[in-house]
Amino acid sequence: MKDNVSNLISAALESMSCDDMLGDAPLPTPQIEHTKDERHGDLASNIAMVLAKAAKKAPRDIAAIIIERLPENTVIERCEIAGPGFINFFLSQSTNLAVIEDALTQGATFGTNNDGGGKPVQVEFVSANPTGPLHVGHGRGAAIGDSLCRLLEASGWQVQREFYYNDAGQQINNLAASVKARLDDKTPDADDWPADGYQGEYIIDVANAFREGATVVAADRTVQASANIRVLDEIKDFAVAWLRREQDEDLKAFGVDFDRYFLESSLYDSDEVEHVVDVLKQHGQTYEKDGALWLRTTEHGDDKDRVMIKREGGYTYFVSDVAYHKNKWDRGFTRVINEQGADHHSTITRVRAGLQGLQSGIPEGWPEYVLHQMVTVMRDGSEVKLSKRAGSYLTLRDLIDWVGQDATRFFLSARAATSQLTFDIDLALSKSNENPVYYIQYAHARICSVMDKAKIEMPNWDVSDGLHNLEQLTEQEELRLALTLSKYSEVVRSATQKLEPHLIANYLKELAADFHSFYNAHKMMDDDRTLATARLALAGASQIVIANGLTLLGVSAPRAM
RNA sequence: GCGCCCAUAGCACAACUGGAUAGUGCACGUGCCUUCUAAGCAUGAGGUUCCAGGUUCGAGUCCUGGUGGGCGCGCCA
Repeated sequence: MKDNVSNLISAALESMSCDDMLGDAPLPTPQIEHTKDERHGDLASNIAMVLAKAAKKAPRDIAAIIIERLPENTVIERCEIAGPGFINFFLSQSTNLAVIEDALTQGATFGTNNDGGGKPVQVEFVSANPTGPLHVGHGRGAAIGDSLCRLLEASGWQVQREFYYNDAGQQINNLAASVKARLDDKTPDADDWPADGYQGEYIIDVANAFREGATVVAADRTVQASANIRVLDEIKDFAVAWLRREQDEDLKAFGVDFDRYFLESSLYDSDEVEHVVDVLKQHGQTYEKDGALWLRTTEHGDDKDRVMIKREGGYTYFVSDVAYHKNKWDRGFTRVINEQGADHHSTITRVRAGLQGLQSGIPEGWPEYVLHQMVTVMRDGSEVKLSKRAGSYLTLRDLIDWVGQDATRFFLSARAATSQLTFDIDLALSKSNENPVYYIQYAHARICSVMDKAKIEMPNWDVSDGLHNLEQLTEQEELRLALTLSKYSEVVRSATQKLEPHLIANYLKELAADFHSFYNAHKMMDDDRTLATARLALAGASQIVIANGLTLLGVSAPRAM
């Protein structure tokens, strides 16, 4: 719809340009926007004001000429010049209602596009360390990351979802030591409890299972506990597998599936970490100081150089991160998006610096990052502190069990990632009818209910019957709903380009509000059956758009509530 | 001290990346169920968009400097 009008304006501009009315500047692409106030028409353009300088004419005069030179068409009913020089477009009724047929015929694919052209994109998200259950912050990453993937898929990208496991390094040693301590019947208040040990109750569960010789099936491996409490490596393998299984189950309960789990340890096994260091050395990106090997990250925008190999040997964590991203690049992913918590933002410069130092043709801005700000959890009017080491904290699983998968996913992805998020447990629990997710789902359920009634009262009725009667839709609530429906495709495209899934949530709230207004103002099963079929077609289109939008957020569209 | 993010109605958030009279939900006031789901609708009140400058036809949006909050600044990950 926007494109149609944009093309018409461009044609008018070309005609003006031929008559040398617009100066030498190149013709701009007309900016078209939806109006906030319906008195301003359906669409508006600021093009006349943009051209004012180059054309050396008053914006309103330019606007008049543009309108005069618009090609013949059936899209625009009339135009007005308004304010400082806006051109307001009032579209024909058939143009505004065309979205109904589009939605009904395209169904689940309505709103999708092929901007991605089938190109591959890899999205890494969650990537929690296997040292404890997933908490609410991971949940936010999971909700945003998975919705990003769904958006990219809806825009024609071929998406791979990947989870990176830090199964090497000090935190894993702490985990093994913690389980070992529990096997030795120590408690966190003991004098010889491991420093930086994990104190949570779940460590006891791991220890008990290990002692009983349990078998754990995780995403890519099966580990049988040896029950030999003296062998730390076996405890480590078992504990990692145990916690990975826990995390996988929580993510499944959240509706999030990964295509690939990538293990940090595999980068050491394959010598990829070592190789990265060698290449950086060859390119003169490193130097030795204080017995350690440093990378010149300051040459790529960092505020200080970073150690790669510690004085007492061993790589620092970011070296394996660089190797991991080199691996992604070598797998052919020219586009990679990392969704992670903002508390890790300092790694961005470091990883990119390491990749640039490899001089292997990786673009400077690669990979892309989506950072989400912290989630604070309120319960009983005070903040619940999240600390893995301290033990008691609110897990993602707790949240799903309490408020449900739909509400949890919606809340965690409905806000801009750049904003901090307060998750109020009491509100989510005690007043669940205030949740916007119910408001949206209710609209969907209402439509389904009316559809069922229509089938009973009109035995041969099909939802597409009304497409022949759309001219019956003239009420304000009907037209506004249709207009909102017609914005959906643009919202999907915009949310994908900006990597902001919360725009979908905002849109769905608006759409649901327009539907509820329509529903209350007019009876769909009108005695005039011609009008009824037209309204049912409008409702059917709304049903499809609500369902498609909720799917992008990983939220269900129930047929009844 | 330095870097990144944020600041909009009492509360929680929008505002299509520079457009017209800044919107929505909750809470508050008043109405609407013998009619398709009242988890809904209608209507009213509520604002110096943190402050001070700047850029231009036009600024919640961009620039500079402040103020307040979050996160980071390790040879931890």
